[in-house]
Amino acid sequence: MKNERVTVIDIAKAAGVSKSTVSLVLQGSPLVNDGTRAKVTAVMRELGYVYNRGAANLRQSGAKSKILGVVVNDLTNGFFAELAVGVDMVVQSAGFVQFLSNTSESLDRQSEVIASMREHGISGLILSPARATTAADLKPIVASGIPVVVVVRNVPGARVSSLVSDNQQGTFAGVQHLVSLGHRQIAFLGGFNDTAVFEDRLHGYRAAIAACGLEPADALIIPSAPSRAGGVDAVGRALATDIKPTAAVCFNDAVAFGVCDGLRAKGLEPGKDFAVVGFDDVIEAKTAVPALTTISVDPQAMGRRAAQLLLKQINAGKAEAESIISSVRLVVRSSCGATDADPSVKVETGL
Amino acid sequence: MKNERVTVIDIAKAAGVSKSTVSLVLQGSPLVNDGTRAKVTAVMRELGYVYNRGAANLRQSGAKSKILGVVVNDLTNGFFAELAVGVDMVVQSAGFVQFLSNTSESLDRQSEVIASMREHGISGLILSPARATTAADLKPIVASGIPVVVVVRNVPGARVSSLVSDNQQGTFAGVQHLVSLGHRQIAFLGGFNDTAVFEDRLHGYRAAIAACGLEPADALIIPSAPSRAGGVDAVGRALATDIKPTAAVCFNDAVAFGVCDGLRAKGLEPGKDFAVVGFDDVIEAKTAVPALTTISVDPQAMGRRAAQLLLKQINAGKAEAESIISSVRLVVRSSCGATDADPSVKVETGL
DNA sequence: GCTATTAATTGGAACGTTCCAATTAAGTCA
DNA sequence: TGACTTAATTGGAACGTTCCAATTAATAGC
Repeated sequence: MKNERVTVIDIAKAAGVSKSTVSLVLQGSPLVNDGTRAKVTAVMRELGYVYNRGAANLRQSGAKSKILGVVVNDLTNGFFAELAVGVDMVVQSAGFVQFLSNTSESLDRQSEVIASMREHGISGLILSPARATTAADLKPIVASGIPVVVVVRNVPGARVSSLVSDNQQGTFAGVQHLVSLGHRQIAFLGGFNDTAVFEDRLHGYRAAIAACGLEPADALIIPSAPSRAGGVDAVGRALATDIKPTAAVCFNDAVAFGVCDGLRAKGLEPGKDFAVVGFDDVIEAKTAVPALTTISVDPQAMGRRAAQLLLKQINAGKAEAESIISSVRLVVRSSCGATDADPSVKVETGL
Repeated sequence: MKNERVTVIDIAKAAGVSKSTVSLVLQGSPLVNDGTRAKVTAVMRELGYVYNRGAANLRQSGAKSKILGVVVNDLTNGFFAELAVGVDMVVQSAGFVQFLSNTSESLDRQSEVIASMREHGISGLILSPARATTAADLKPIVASGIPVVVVVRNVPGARVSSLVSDNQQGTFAGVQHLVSLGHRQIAFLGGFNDTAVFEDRLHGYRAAIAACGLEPADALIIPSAPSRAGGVDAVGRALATDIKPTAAVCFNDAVAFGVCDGLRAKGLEPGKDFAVVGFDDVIEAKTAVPALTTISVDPQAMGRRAAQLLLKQINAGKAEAESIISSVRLVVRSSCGATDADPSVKVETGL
């Protein structure tokens, strides 16, 4: 019956050794004779043995799986796909496998996937929280001692490590740059206004408006879904205001791409008729036309960093929660209309 | 010690019942008195009990986890993110959780993540294979009886269910449409030429070129990475040929977006100066400017269908491998230059 | 050949949970 | 009150693997 699970008992019988010897081979123990090891290994291959991690974890002292959970709030945003790719680069070489789950901004779904991951004994969790996630939502996993790293969106009050970008500095630098290009009516487009990331990025925008002596205008702050479609929507509304902005700092790159789409739909050329600055520096920012001026978070680097932080905690057994604010960089490309700007010139804004 | 695992023994002691009663409560058995059930449930909540799925699977007859593995070859392509979202819609309501892993086209990584998923006892697998995957690579999991559904890329000879789009019909219809708009020099851009999907889509392209009495030109078949950046590259090379194509059917939407980018970079306007047809109909196809004419696969619908097919097999215990060729539709929008085309008119090309 | 040491292998119990037969408790009826 | 039936709970063994002390095998030295 090919569907019956092959166990160490089956391997032991077929190889003419004890189950304990099979276990030693599985553990790569030096206590096994090479000939015996080769025989057992061959039998495992022949019989198609598949390790039962759940059984092993039961007996193994301090056992943990080689799985790291990664939970993101919106997988259709390329930023999170790239974040996951960055995580994979680091965890792979540490012998871990990433299991990625998407919550589509649902708190219920988030709880469900985290619970399922815990049932299976994940060694750690990287979480980009769904909207409205509070410290209370994270309390059970925190109490369990499983290392958690929160990325992108902070969860105030949660005793977990966090890695977020320097949102305020980023939008501050974006506005400053647009002002240096001569813009005076600058919009802030996109983002769900009930998230900490939105507040931070808006705060930096406002601070720069004030620091540059410009008149703040609430009509130029237009929230929308943080997606490409949301960007089309937001720029349409911005252009319908009496103020007539000539430039915008966008909540993220997806919104910025949508803003460029929305401008073209109105016969305007992004970069020439309207200056666009994004936030993230996803892969497509460089290849888009016009190439996107953006605040570079570099999602893959962020993923790598989050993974390193998590592995550090796993290896330390238990560590103090660390809060890291990842520096960001203004990357000047064509979309802001800096036609004589050298795209390779990068203005450092962080540490 | 808050990090010690809470077990059914601990719950039993704290609730003043036996471990068997705790187990019955966990199983939702009707054999337990309501008062006892409430007491045990309360103690579980207080002590933060987390089920040990690995232990349960050990004893439980025919036990399988509530996890479905989903393995994709390129998560940075929005198509796969949407596929995963579609899978989630279906598996969620069936009480399953999707664990998604990305192989970045690596066969080694693919084997590793599949092995890890099997260790943890997945109930089924949806796989978009990495390049060069053969039936031999799938033989072990097939032999184990775990239900597998291969999507997007077929693996000839593998005795698994598959769900692929009607690639030949799709590109055939795309070329026909461009011919009906008056184009005679039509390129085929993008895709890795060592994949079955590429062969199918190219075959449809060639068949339509022949059926419309056009002169085939190998110089107009330009493979590239199936990404946006690959599209920029491919259209650059197409425009550098002596033939000077006026239109292209693209391997997928990501390539098509890149082709539009590449046209703009050369001062050409997609839809007006050059007709572009994509393949997939990802979310962004509709909102892009120009809105993308494309062969609609609808990745979310595909994900839903794959999940339904997999759940059907799981619930049937064992089923015959099914091969489904999902019909595709030509969706005419602006990128092909059909300026008087009504975007809501959809030309049905499938069953 | 005998003794001591090292190498290799083994048997039994543990891990958390489930299952099932056995036991106990509760309710009903005469 | 006792007998019978139903409801509720329980104890022990099983599941696949690991760990560790015990046992066996092999080797070296005299």
